[in-house]
Amino acid sequence: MTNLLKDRKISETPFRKEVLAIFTKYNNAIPLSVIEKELKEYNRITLYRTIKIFLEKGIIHEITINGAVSNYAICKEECDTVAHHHQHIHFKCNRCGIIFCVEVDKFPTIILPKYKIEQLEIQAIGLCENCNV
Amino acid sequence: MTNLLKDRKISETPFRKEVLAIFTKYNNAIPLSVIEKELKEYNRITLYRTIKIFLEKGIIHEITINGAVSNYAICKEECDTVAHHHQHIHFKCNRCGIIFCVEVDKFPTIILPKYKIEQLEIQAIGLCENCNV
DNA sequence: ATATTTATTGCAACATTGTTGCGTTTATAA
DNA sequence: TTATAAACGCAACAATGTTGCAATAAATAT
Ligand SMILES: [Mn+2]
Ligand SMILES: [Mn+2]
Ligand SMILES: [Zn+2]
Ligand SMILES: [Zn+2]
Repeated sequence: MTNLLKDRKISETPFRKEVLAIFTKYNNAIPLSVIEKELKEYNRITLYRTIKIFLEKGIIHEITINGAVSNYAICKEECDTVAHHHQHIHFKCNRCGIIFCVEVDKFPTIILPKYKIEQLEIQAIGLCENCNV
Repeated sequence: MTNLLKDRKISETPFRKEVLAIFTKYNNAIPLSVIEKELKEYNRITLYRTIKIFLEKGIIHEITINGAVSNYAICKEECDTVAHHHQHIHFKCNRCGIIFCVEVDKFPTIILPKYKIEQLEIQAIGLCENCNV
């Protein structure tokens, strides 16, 4: 794996590496509360700023599903400073509450006459692999 | 049009009627700030509680698109106290910023092996009818 | 119509979440 | 190693949302 921080031309600080390590450790999206629990000690403001710059630099993406707090996940695709380019869906499990980034074979296309669609974001809610027994 | 408040068995108060009137006046989704501007005078807490009960009773639905504040729109479909049942997509215009509920001919279906999808929420971002010149 | 019951409202107080300016510290580059 | 640029931590603030409770208004039953 390449160095995400150097790639995006932002300073490689101990705190940023720590937060990044948490993201890579999880293979699903996580809310701030999980990051806070994982960090032994941290500064709230620095954490906010870290999330913000990770979002701006295309290191992570934000997932907001109705009612739930924002979740964040590493960008696996080639997102950059300019934009995020995702072709996966966001799945929220009704039982365990976890939000997953799930790849699909054929990402749907929608055509709306008169509208110009530049980006599609698809959220699914139901039961995840683990909970769908 | 039937009486949404009586139908959902909640008290018909002047304030609720006023808020409901604002929702019906707009034919797109609106954030709290728009409601606040439309109301001559109001109590912040009562407004929050009104939005909350409207959501619970299936009178309005919430739309949260990444980055933007929550928007709310009247439920045109038969939503009830139990759940919302929408088959339309949520479109956010990059130029005017307005969020629209847009009906589509064929609402996409997604199949994820192992996952059980109970609900799909589709958000599109681009240029709306008015801005797509 | 009036009284009784039940639900809503408004206030105060608080909780959570996110932001900004600024001096200090740390990382990067010369 | 020094100079420069960026990140950090503190304090202070702003925005957003919640809760208990007494006053008030709406719905319901006389
Ligand atoms: Mn994702
Ligand atoms: Mn809608
Ligand atoms: Zn699950
Ligand atoms: Zn527009």
